[in-house]
Amino acid sequence: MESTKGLAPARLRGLPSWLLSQTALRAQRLGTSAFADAGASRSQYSLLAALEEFGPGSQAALGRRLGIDRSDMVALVRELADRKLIKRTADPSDSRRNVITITPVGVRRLEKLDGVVADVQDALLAPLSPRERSQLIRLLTRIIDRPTTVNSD
Amino acid sequence: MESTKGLAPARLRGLPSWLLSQTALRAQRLGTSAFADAGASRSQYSLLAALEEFGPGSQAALGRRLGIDRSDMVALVRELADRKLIKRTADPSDSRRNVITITPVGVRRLEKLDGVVADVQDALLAPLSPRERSQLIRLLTRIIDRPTTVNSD
DNA sequence: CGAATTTCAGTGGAACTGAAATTT
DNA sequence: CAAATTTCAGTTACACTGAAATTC
Repeated sequence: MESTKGLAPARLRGLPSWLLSQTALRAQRLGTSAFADAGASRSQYSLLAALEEFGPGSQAALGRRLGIDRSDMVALVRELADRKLIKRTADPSDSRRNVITITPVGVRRLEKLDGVVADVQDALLAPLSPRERSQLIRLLTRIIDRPTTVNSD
Repeated sequence: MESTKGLAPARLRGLPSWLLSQTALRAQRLGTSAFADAGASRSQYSLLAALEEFGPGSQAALGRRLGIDRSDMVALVRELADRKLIKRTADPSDSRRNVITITPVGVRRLEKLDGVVADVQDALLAPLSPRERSQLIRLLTRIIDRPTTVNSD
């Protein structure tokens, strides 16, 4: 044998960017597999959530909200449209656009996936108290809400 | 126009797993580009850090410490060995193994990269006070330090 | 005209899988 | 024999780029 597991080097253990990568990786593994069991994916859930909350919109606008690339939106929309969870119609006021609308089936699907999502959060945040979970959400939100500027430019 | 930017749906904004993915993505973009400017990569930094802190070790043991796949270690080790930042020698006591050792050049390289890393943290955590940064590190460390178990199995 | 939208084709880094060859 | 190590070949999910066709 040679060290059964061992911890990561101190240089990395104290590094926010490294800790974020590791925790996000775990979150993604949990989420991807839980969604896969439910026959869905993380980006599908995101798109359904946006449509349910904000109503119909163009692919480009939805992609902007979700941080999903224009190019990836094409495949995502096609997949969900094939499954009748969303509807794609021409925009009469601007014929460059598709207007994407969530269907009643899509809404039910979304609500079902809410349960999957909740389970994932619980598994991921098991070591944290409710108060600590709120703290974490607050801190991460603060980081997200400001565009990152690099000082050395 | 149709909504210049807009926020993500509430379902996602309050979701730790989503917030972690988004912040980690930003951290990775910052880190990857900063390392690229310095002619390195995040995994290279990780490997050098592990070797400097723990001394020589086999590829498998190092990979375990860093959470890097056995398969990815092969390419990583070859790259750093080609650049003379690490040395790969046969293990006399177990000829299945390579023993990886950091070179003096590698140590200097690592220390140079420490500066790059510090800049990335500052850019990423700009919105947070020193106290909040420590809080974030503490919370993320708590998540990392326990293996995730899924309750629904 | 420039700018925005959708689409396609393809790239690149990263995590991961399966299997072979070797050695313990 | 089973288990560990290194290596190779290939896959998958994901973010992203470049460019075309269309429309505003």
